[in-house]
Amino acid sequence: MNIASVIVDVPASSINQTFDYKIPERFQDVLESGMRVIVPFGPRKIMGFVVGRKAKSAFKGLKNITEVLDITPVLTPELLGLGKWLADETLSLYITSFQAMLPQVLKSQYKKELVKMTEADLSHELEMVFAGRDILPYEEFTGSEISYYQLQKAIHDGDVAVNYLVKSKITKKHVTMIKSSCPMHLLEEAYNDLSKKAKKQREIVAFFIENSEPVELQKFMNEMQTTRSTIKILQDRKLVTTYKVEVLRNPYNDTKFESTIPLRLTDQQQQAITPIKQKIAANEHDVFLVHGVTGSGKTEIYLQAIQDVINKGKEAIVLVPEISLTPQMVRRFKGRFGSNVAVMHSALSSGEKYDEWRRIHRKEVQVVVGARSAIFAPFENLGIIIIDEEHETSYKQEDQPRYHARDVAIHRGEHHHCPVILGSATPTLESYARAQKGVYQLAALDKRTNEKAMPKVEIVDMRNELHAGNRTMFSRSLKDKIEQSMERKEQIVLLLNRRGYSTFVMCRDCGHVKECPHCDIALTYHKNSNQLKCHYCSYEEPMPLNCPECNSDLIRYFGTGTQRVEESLTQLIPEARVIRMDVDTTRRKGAHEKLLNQFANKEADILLGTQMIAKGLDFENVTLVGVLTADSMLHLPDFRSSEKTFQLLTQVSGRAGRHELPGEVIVQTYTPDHYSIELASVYDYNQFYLREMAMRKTFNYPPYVFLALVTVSHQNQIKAVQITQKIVRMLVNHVGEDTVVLGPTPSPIARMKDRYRYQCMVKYKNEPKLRALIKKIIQQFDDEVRKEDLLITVDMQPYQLM
DNA sequence: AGCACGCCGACT
DNA sequence: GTCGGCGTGCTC
Repeated sequence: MNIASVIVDVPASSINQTFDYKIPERFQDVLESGMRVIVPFGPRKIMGFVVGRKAKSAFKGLKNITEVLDITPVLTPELLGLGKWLADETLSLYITSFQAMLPQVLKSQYKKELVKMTEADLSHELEMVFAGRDILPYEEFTGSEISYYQLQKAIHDGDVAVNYLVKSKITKKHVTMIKSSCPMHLLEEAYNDLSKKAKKQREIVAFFIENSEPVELQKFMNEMQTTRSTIKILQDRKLVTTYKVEVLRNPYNDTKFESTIPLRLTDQQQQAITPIKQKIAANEHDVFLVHGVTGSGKTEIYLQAIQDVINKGKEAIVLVPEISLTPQMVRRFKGRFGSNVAVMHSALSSGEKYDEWRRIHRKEVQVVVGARSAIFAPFENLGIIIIDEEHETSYKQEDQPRYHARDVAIHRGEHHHCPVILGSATPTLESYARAQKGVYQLAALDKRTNEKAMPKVEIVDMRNELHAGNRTMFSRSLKDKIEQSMERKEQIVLLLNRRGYSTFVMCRDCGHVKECPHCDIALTYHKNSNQLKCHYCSYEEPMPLNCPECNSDLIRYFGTGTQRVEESLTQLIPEARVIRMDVDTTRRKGAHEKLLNQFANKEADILLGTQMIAKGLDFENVTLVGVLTADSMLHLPDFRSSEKTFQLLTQVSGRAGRHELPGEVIVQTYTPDHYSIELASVYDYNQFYLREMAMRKTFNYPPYVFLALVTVSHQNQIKAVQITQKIVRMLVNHVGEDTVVLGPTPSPIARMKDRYRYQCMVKYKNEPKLRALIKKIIQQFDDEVRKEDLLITVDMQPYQLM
């Protein structure tokens, strides 16, 4: 078994296979599957994952593994298998799949350097760049004006060699410790020898006579009121030593978490948790859909189920959507399970993420709470997987591997024979349909734990406002209610559903709209920099003073960004104190939390924001929620737009009156009779489900069919269409009769970064060979992909049709 | 992907 | 002869 099969870090379809390497003697006892290694690959050295060991290889002339990077495997056998499954399922490369399961810092970086191999002088120019050094970073050569030919000659003559390096991104955090470094009697001797004047030194020596344990140097110096210089003297006299130890960064170290005890469950909660507990006890897999209205106490069910799992010595994964991974959320879990919880969150630095990952890897915790990628936590004894807010679109990864965390969760749940819990107030139609069919177990919680009614929702028809001469974005009713709330010193949350609208720039004279020169999309106006920006390719230009078409100076920005709304709000109600939350004000680390704290401390009356304020926030003083444009999402080219609208309205309504004070919701819309708005206002999920299912059936959309989306992009529009056309034809020829193949259709954003994008959609019910078929078809374009900069991407079960 | 190799054409 | 620009094929 002295040969290792390795998946190598080269993301190309022709390399998507294992390569065999000999295991040198010195690694034979230590090398296991799942470890990262450095291997020679052509002239280079690159990283790879060992996926297996064997005694024989069909390949002649194996090379040796150069280096082993891990002491224990970073991928467990289960994760190796999961990675392979994931790659096959999403039509991704094995290496891409493996990398997605690990923290970013475990990715390797590659460098080249030139080494001078001769004592003699190189050519004049080469000597100039080497500048007396023997080793030259390759970029310095590239940055110089010297011809590659010259270097080639020097390499050929053996005067210069190229060194290929694999660098690690890992940075570890260290603290300096101090301890006594001589036997007790010597310390006591030294203490007596010290002059009476050396007060600090005596104190320190006295401390170490009392205390033989090492202590953290920084804390020690603070407590002793001393500095390095004093320590240095004792160090030189060999009485104490300092040394560094590695510590794991702990992002929540300085936060105190009040510990909580299990709450008494309501009858409904009890009914929901009982079958889950049974499955945990029996070590059986099953999927539960917990359909619970906001405030029905889903989290408490999660917490108590996890407690069972911990008691069995097993582990738990809890997924929460990125934006609701707030300190509030973390507090609930850390409050119950203390330091037994790791948190995986995109706001952590890459070093912090790595350290949280290692706490899992080293089995120092039993619970991980995290966003999508936490589903790959390297636990080996999983007892439960929970996906909160199951309907959230952020569980679908939008780049390779395009996986849905729910599918991965169920796959892992089957492997570990443990239950998977999906929780939501507004489940996806897919999940609810499966629960209806009995594929998932349904648990309904339709009562709030505090027995409070859901806040009353008033729908305001904005067309009537216009007719009545109100041209602002605030209906008279909303304005009145805001003022009343403010008088009562209560707080208000205003949601601007920005998607679909943004501040674009248009000329009032000729109607010209400023578009991105590289994408088919209007540029967005950013007030604080006075710039126009493209949200897809990061193109920027200053806001023009005159229209580039007709030179009119009546060029203005339109649409309703949060900035605009804030302005007109303060115009309308000057005394209102407003906190605005959107991507611009929350970009900085910790800004999100800071703004929410301000609001919680009642430093503002109104919290105005985008989607991000719709979820998970819980402020007791909020009694009014206003949705400014409920229908802005409805008109997007997306078959899920009604579902998303319903979900958003239901969620944001849940923000009002969560505690003692009764809540009220005002929904402004131009389409008041749309069923998603009407039914959300009366909290009728079941009716919505029926209506929407009928819709999906009529138009042949999930959950009645599965989707696969192939997108082709190329600089040349005709080329993009032609290739898509070919793909469509090949698909049509090989799929079953019930399967529909659509296209070529321009992608909703038909041009992005100077590339035209066309797509082909497959709608199918049962097509077991579809993945293999698409794979085969794409392979036929491999040559063009390489040579002509053609791009073909496949998304199995797309969430966004962009 | 990223690299070497080899062929070709342009330039001195 | 000298130099640089692609196209091609390979990587255990």
